[in-house]
Amino acid sequence: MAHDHPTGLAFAPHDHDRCAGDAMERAEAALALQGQRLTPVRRRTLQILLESHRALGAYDVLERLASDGYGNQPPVAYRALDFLEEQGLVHRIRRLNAFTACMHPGETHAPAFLICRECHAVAEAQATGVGQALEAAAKAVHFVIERSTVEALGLCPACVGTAGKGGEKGPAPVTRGFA
Amino acid sequence: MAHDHPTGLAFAPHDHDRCAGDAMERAEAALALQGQRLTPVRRRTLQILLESHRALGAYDVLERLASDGYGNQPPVAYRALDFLEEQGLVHRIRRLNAFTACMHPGETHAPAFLICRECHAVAEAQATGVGQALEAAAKAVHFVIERSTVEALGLCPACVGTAGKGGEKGPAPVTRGFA
DNA sequence: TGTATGACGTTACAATATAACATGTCAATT
DNA sequence: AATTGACATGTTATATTGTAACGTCATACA
Repeated sequence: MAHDHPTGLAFAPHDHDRCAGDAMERAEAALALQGQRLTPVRRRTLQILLESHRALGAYDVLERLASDGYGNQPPVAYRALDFLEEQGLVHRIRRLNAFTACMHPGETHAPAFLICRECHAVAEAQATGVGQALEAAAKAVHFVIERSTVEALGLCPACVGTAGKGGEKGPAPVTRGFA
Repeated sequence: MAHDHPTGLAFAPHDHDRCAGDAMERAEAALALQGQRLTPVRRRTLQILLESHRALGAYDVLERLASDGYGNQPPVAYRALDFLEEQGLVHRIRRLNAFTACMHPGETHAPAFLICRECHAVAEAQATGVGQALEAAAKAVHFVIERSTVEALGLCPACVGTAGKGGEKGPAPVTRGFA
């Protein structure tokens, strides 16, 4: 693999331009393999999500798309997001009714997410063990898993000191401009 | 503990009247311990959810409540459901935007759910291992988990033979009348 | 008896998501 | 070049899910 993308990257300082650029490159590669097209709306949608390690609501994405000259009706955003999710390039964060870019597309994975309730950063965790444990529990009752959702809400390392229970604003998540 | 409620119970034939009755009794006990009140709307809401091992949307619950003579505006259902969830008597199934009764209230647990996409049964799984694995992954990046969501979508034992991909209706989930 | 608290009811609205159909684009074929 | 088919996009309209805010009522307790 070209680069290393450790778990919890969203919580640590890093060269985000490169981080996002890599993800975009690999997304393109993954789509090419599947014979799928990364059209302008889709590409821009992915770019928007890659700008930060956060989850954005469909309407947030839509607003950005509209201001870039794309359509400004909900289906425009939902279609791009749904497509990207099907292709494994975007994950839906159900607790937030929101979407976040996949940090290691191409690789098969049943992702787990760590969501900071203070700064709203979202990290895609290395959680093979979680998937295995869930699979084992399912097997025990003869249930066949097709898709799984694993999300943890709490405090990221940067916010755990700063935020007692909710009051002062915590630090912003690690992210820099994209372009 | 009074009775045994194994994982995957929702998928197996069982004495559901007793299953639901037990859950209600334990819910009452748990609330009493906390000095919280099980008012008529709340009790009825829990009863409705206990009628089947499925998840019901807030508006489904509301409809039932209204036909029983309670208020018929969304906040009536949401308030009862939110209260019951806070007390750990009801769980929110985020994948379905729906709610299901807790099968072992009182005990601390970070529940995992197995959701059949065919018959829509929802089983609350014994998944201590899942919680531990998730906790370990979080610890590795110094993330502090406060609440977690673990849901698997797939096919229950009864539907796994019947349903190839989606077509003919699968069997109904194991459930009988409540009252 | 007054007063505080919490539960319930209602109005009104916000936020999220989808159905259905029209238009456009592009490439493969004729 | 014209035709066709597949798929992406744009738009209208509406469905579904969830909350804010305020008034009323009952209970419990000073």
